[in-house]
Amino acid sequence: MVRVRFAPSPTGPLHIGGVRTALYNYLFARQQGGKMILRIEDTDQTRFVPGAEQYIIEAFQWLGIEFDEGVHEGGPYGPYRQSDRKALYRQYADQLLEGGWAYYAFDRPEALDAKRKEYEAEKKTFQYDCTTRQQMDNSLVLPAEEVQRRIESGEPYVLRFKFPENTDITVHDLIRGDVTMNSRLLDDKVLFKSDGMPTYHLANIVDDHLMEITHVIRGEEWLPSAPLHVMLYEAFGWQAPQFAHLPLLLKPEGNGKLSKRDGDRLGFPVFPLEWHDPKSGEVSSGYREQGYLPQAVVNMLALLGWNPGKREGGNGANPVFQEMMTMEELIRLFSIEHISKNGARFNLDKARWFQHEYFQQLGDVQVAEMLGAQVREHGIEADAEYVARVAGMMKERITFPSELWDTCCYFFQAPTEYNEKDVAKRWQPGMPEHMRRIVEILDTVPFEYDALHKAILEDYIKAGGLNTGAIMNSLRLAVVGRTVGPDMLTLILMLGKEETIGRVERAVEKIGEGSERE
RNA sequence: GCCGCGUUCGUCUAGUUGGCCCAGGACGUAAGAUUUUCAUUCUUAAAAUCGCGGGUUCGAAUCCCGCACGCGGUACCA
Repeated sequence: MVRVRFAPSPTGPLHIGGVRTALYNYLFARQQGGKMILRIEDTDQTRFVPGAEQYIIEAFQWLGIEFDEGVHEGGPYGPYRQSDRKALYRQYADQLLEGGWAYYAFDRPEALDAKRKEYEAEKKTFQYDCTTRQQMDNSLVLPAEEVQRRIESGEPYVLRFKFPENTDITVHDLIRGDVTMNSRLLDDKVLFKSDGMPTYHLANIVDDHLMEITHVIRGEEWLPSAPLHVMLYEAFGWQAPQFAHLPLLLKPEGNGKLSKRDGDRLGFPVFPLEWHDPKSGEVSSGYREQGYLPQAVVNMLALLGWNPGKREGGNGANPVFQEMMTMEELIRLFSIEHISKNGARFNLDKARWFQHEYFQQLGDVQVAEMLGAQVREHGIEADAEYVARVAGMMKERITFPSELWDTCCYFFQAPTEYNEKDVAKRWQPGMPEHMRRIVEILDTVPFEYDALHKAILEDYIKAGGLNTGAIMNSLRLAVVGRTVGPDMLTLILMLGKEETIGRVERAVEKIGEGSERE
C-alpha cells in the first residue's frame, strides 16, 4: 500500500512550489490507490506563525487536493502535528545514543559561531564533522563521568549524528538515479535540540517510519541531506522509503528559485490564497483572490516539471501532447518517470492561458450567476434571463471573473463618458447628422435583425457610399462609450429600441461635432 | 571554497533500447482570414548548429571524457 505525505512547516503561507510538491504526492497516491497524509512539521517553535496551518488546510481544500489522514482529518497514525508528538522522539534519540550513532554535544551556539568566524578568517569553512569533532566539547572527547555530571547539572546540550568516517552513502532517487556522497564531507547534524525538540531530520525519519510512508516525494533542496536520512534509517534498522526529489520552481526571469519577492515585483501571486501576515500586516496576493479557477492552477502547476508523454493515438512522427487535463486525467496519466530533472521557470502567460481555457469551460449558468452578482453590486436590478443572455454572449472574451462587469457594463447602464481616443479617431465631422438619420431608421424600421441590417448597412451606408467602419464605430461609441464589443446589431436588439435611441441622442448632444471639442 | 544536481526554440517541454529528428507540441510573438470594432476562433510563419570541446560509431540531442555556466546545500530552519 502506497502511503505518501506532504509535510510543511507552519512558518507562513504555502508557496506554489510547495503546492506542486503536494499535488505530485496526491496524484501519485490516488493513482496507486494509496493514502495521502498531511503532517505539520512544527519542531522549530521560534518560527511558528499563527494561522499558517489553517491557511495550508484551506488552500488544499480550495485546490481540490484531498488528504486521507492528517492534522485536520485525524487517522490511525496520529497525532499528525510534530509538536503533539514531542514525547515520542526522545526514545528514538536514545536508541541512537545506545547504538553509538549519536553523541552529546555541549558546544554553545556562540562558541560555534566563533569557530565559524575563525575558519572564515582563513577562508575556510568550519564543519562539525568527523575531522573536527575531536576538538569540540562533546561526549566523544569528555570522560563519561564528566558528561554525566554536566547532564545532571542541567547544562544544555544537543545530540548530534555520528557519521561513519569514510563511507560512500548512496541514495537511490526515483528521478535522478543513484546519488552518492562520502560521509567525510557530511556534517554531524543536530538531531535533538537543547530545547527538547527534535530537528527536522530526526522527527521526519521517525514519523515517516511510524506512519509507514512508502514514498518520499519532496523538493530538490532536500537532496543534500538525503544521505543523512538514509543513514538514519540504517542506524535504526528500518527500511527506508523510496525517494523522489523534485526539480525547483524558478523565477520567471533572472536566476534563482521563485520567491515571494518575485511575485510582488512581477505582479503574480506565489501563494494559492491571499495571505495577511500577522506580524508585519503585509498582504500577499493569492490565486484565488485574483480570480483564478483552482482547476487552472492545478493544471498549470502539474505541467511545470512533469508531462504526460505522448497523447494516446498521436502519430509517431508528429506526436501531439495533451495539456488540458482534469484532476482525474492527471491522476490517470501521472508518472514519476516523466518528472523532469531540471528546474522549471514559472510562466505567467501560460497560467493566464490555462485560466482562460478553464473559464470557457464554466457552465453558462455559473457565469450568469457571477455576472448577476456583479450587476447587483453596482446597484442595478436586472432580469435574470437578460443577464444570462449577456453572460452567454460575452463569456468568450473573459479570462477572470473580475473582468465581467467591466466588459458587460454597457448592457446594464448607458455610458456616461466617451473614450477620447475613440472619439478623435471615429467621430468625424458630420457624424451627428449620420446618427440622427440612424435614430430615424431605428424608429421606423421593424426592430429585428434582417430589417435593421438592410436599412442601416445596405440602404443607408453602402448605397450612400459611406464608410462602414466610420459609421458603425461611431454608433458603437455612442451606444457603449468605446469601440469594443460584440456585433452592433445584436447589441442594439439586446438593449431595445428606446434605450438605443436614447443613448444615441444623448451621445450626439454630449459629443457634438467632436472635432471641435475643447 | 567544498559537496551534489542540472543544461533541447524567449518559456514549459517531446525525444526513454543511438538511425523514422537538418529536432515535434504548447504558451508567447508575427502575418493572414473572419468581424462594422475589440476579443474569440481558424490558418500560416519565424523561433533550438540539442551549453562548449573532444572522442566512440557507418551514424549521436541520445554513449564516454573534459570544461563552462546555472541552481541547490553547507544552521540547535525546515
